[in-house]
Amino acid sequence: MHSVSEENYIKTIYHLQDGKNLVSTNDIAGRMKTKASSVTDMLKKLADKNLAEYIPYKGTRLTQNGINCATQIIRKHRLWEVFLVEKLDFSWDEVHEVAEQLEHIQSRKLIDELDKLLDYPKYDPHGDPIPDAQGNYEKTAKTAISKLQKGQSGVLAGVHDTSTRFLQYLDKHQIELGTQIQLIDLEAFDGSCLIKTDLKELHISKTIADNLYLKIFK
Amino acid sequence: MHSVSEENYIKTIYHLQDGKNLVSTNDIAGRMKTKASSVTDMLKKLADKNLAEYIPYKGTRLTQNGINCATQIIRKHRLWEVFLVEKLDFSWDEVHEVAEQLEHIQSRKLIDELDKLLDYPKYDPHGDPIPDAQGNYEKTAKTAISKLQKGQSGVLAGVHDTSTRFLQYLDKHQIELGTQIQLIDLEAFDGSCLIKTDLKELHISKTIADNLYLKIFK
DNA sequence: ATATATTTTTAGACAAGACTAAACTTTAAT
DNA sequence: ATTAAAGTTTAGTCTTGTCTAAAAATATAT
Repeated sequence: MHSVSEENYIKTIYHLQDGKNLVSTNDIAGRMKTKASSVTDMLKKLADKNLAEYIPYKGTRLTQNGINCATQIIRKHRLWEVFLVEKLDFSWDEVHEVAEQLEHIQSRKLIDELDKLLDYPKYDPHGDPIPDAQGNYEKTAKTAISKLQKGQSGVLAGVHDTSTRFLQYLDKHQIELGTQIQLIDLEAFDGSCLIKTDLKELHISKTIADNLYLKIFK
Repeated sequence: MHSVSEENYIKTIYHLQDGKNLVSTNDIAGRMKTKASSVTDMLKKLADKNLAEYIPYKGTRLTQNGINCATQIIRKHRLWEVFLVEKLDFSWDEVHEVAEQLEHIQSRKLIDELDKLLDYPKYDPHGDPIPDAQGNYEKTAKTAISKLQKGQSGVLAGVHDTSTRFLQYLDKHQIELGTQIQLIDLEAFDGSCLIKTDLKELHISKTIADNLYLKIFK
């Protein structure tokens, strides 16, 4: 099959893709905490293996092949997360690191039997949908924070503005994709909001609230 | 922690050690399907990390450090095997390959919780004892085939004669450490035996029966 | 005891995946 | 439109773990 490293790149590209036409080298490097030059090398390799289309200086996108591969990795990751929480008494914030390792175990039977053991769950402990064996899953709608009702919460699933300035702002406030966010208060006057993460409360402008897309918890 | 490759060497040395004073480079290479030169490189590395003592041209043995590491890997391997058989409906001959992958997952909590989920099993599906969290486990007694009662069966756990000739004989008949063997018939006249593996029946001389040590199933 | 065979180590090469520094493209700004 | 800034790629190096071929050490056989 594919190496662990290849799988991690595929997964990252898949998550960054969403909506966008092409994913940039730098975005991948940023998310994987590696250097752009390493990413370039890997993109060529993924293109050789027909897992991604790579257009130099422009960016990359997964092929159907790559997408299938990504959804299977995500299926495994999320099923293992359910297993850890349901069967091994992990809390929802402890599962990610271990699931990152378990998602690379290669065995079709293992994952299908795990699915059965867990009684075919539809969502992982963070509310993300779990792809079935064919790779199909319910695409959860995403909503800008500025469109939420007071009290609603969800998980950061995307950003509209991808400028360094903005992303650095998020970094500074320890907000990243996957961060759980609740809308505490919405100021009608200027559209600014008070939001709460598991780490702290934060006042953000309408501009920022428009740029943060959440997956809403059911 | 240690790399997957290091862990595999440690595990192999541990299994080959048993009784013997030193494990030879070639034995390790043979069991790991790698070349002796690769083994030499790794032995130096393990010695640097204080996981093994390495005496050039003579052989190697694990330090207490290395032994602790080995028993933890074995604990993980065997617990995962129980999990696969008990919870995921694997049969006992399907588990090894997957457990080889799972044994390298790093998470103390994961393995302790798994142990709890399985209700602290003492043996894996092949009858091998499972070390506890402290690394202690019941050392199963080993018995030469020539000492068995008709009908008893067990798993090949060691050989007395380690000559190439003898080991090549075992290779030829697809018998290796871990092979399941049952004593079908014992000839009183010359001490020769008829034994059965999962692959075939085989008539062996007393000399050979004296040299094959089994772990007996309870 | 010496020659031969076997085992082990060394030396040098390679692939995967990462990095730095320099060169090259593209984008943004005047 | 030209220049500056930002993003991307290339070239060359490094580490881990592997290999082959040759050299060295040990074991075996006459």
